[in-house]
Amino acid sequence: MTAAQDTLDDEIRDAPADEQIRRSLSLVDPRSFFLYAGAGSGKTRSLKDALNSVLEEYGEMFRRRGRQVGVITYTNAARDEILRRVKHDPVFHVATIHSFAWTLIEGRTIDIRRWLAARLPTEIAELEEAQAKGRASKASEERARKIESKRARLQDLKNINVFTYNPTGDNFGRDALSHEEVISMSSEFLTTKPTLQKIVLSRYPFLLIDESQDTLRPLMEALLSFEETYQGRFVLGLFGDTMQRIYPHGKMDLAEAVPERWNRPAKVMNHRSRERIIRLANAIRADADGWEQRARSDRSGGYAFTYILPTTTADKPATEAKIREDLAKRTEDASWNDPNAVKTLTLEHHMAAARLGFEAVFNALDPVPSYRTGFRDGTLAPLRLFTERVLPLVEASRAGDPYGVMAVLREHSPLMSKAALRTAGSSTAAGMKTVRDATSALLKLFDNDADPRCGDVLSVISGTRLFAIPEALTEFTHGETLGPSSMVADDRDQRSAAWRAFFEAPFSEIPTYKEYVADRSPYGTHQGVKGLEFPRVMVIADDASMRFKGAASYEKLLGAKPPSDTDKKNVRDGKETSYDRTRRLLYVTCTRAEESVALVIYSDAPNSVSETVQKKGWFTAEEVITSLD
DNA sequence: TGGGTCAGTGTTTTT
DNA sequence: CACTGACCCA
Repeated sequence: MTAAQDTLDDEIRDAPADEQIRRSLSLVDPRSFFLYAGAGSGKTRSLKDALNSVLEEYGEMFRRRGRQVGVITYTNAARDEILRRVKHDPVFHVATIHSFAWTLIEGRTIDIRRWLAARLPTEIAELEEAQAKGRASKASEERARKIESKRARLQDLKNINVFTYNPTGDNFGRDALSHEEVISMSSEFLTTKPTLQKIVLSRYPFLLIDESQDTLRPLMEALLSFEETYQGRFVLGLFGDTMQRIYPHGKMDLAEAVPERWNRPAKVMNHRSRERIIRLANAIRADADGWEQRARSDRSGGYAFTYILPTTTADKPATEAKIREDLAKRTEDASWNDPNAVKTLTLEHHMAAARLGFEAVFNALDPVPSYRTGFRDGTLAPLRLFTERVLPLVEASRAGDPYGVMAVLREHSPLMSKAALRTAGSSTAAGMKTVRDATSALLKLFDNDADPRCGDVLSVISGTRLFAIPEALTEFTHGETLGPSSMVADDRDQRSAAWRAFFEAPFSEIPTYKEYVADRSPYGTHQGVKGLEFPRVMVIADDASMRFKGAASYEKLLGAKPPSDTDKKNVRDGKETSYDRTRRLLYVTCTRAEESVALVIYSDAPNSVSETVQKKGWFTAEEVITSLD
């Protein structure tokens, strides 16, 4: 047998699974299916192939009758990727879970109103009960506010003609629905409203769900029940991997909930990773469901190492730099020396912030609940003054690009408006001098590679009016005091404190922050990299610096800490344990790697961890490194 | 004042 | 899920 023949065998080994999916997607003999496929098995390719086969078979007819293939993804990134692969053909309705759920209920004003009218009183009653039991705290203030807002919403219900779905926290109007409401409502309507069912049935004869293990439980259950009702007239196709369920809201034991009559195609190949990495993934998975993947014959080799260090390690980022150097030698891959060529995965954003170097900005703004979403996706309006105006200006100037500087000014500076240029002096030339002076005053802060504080930057801008000052920041630019801090730490005070802390942060944190939120940094969270792949992956397991302890515990999974009472109780009750959750996270992260993977563990009991990972057969003695000398 | 109890707090993603 | 801290009672 030749190598070329082996590779060909690998290519076609899982062809029967794709063929079974193709046959399932039939209007003559429709069969729902659940695809068993682990990491790197080409799930997205199977999905794309399935879509193309539907296009070939039914494309013309679907278009004529206004039918579509529904494809539900979990993230926007996944939706974009699928749209790209099917060339945006409108016969496919590709949408995130939330957006798809919204299309089911959008415009059904009367139903929505009735649903809210039935639900709001219950919610209010529950909140009042909690309020009666609870004590004075941030939570009770929040509850009081919620009760008030829900009452007002209930009162206003009859006046709302159009409900909207844009929960932006800040200006959450009475006509706006929350994420949770949209999901609950669409799930309920889908199971109880025959008219909606008829519409879905005739519009989406085939509904495919990517990452079905993470699809929100209510919607998943509604779809399963819908499929049960209309079996033989509708195909529900689930793509996913139960081992890669990383959100608590996904349906537990999805595989067991799938009826016997469904097709269950299975893929065993992993086309992404080298053999050593797949062997690690199989070993991690052994304690869960024992499902095993196979490497391609042309993907042998690869590296897996674990660095087990004490929790007390002083400078973790520096230690990790040393680890990268060490890995460059061990794997004979110099790219490990280049931090940008390595993807480092942390569990929480603040760990990435600390390593990338925007901790001051992060610690200032992330704690404010109403800012958090905008802060994390880079759309927080006041911050855009720094990321979208000042930063491009400074960068263009540093690059010696006067046209770039002008472009930023022309687009964003109010001093460049026709009106401003006229009134600044008798001539346009005088107006332009104002702009030049304002610009150099700002750029002067950055002379000789200086690193001003964000507050200094704001002062100069407010003095020169080079850019408009965002509403939220104006109170800090007039030199007026905010009055005595009130007894209750209200939202306003929290925001003020947040901005004050932000003003102390060095401006040099702005570019790294911007890079991170644009997903262009070498760091990511465990959750954010689902479905992605990288040549070199470094996984950081650091329980001690985790803020949300319940999310995972590497110390417990790796035998450095005994199970808690809750763990024992969960095992007794057959419920999910922190071991299960941590194992799945570890599986998801390690399987992102194509060539080599390094698991960096900070532990209180390094010796126990070292023993555990070898005993479990995850790493050999040579692959366990406990000191960097 | 010490011990026991329980509410509150924190994390990820979604328009 | 694990921990903190407020509160109650002895």
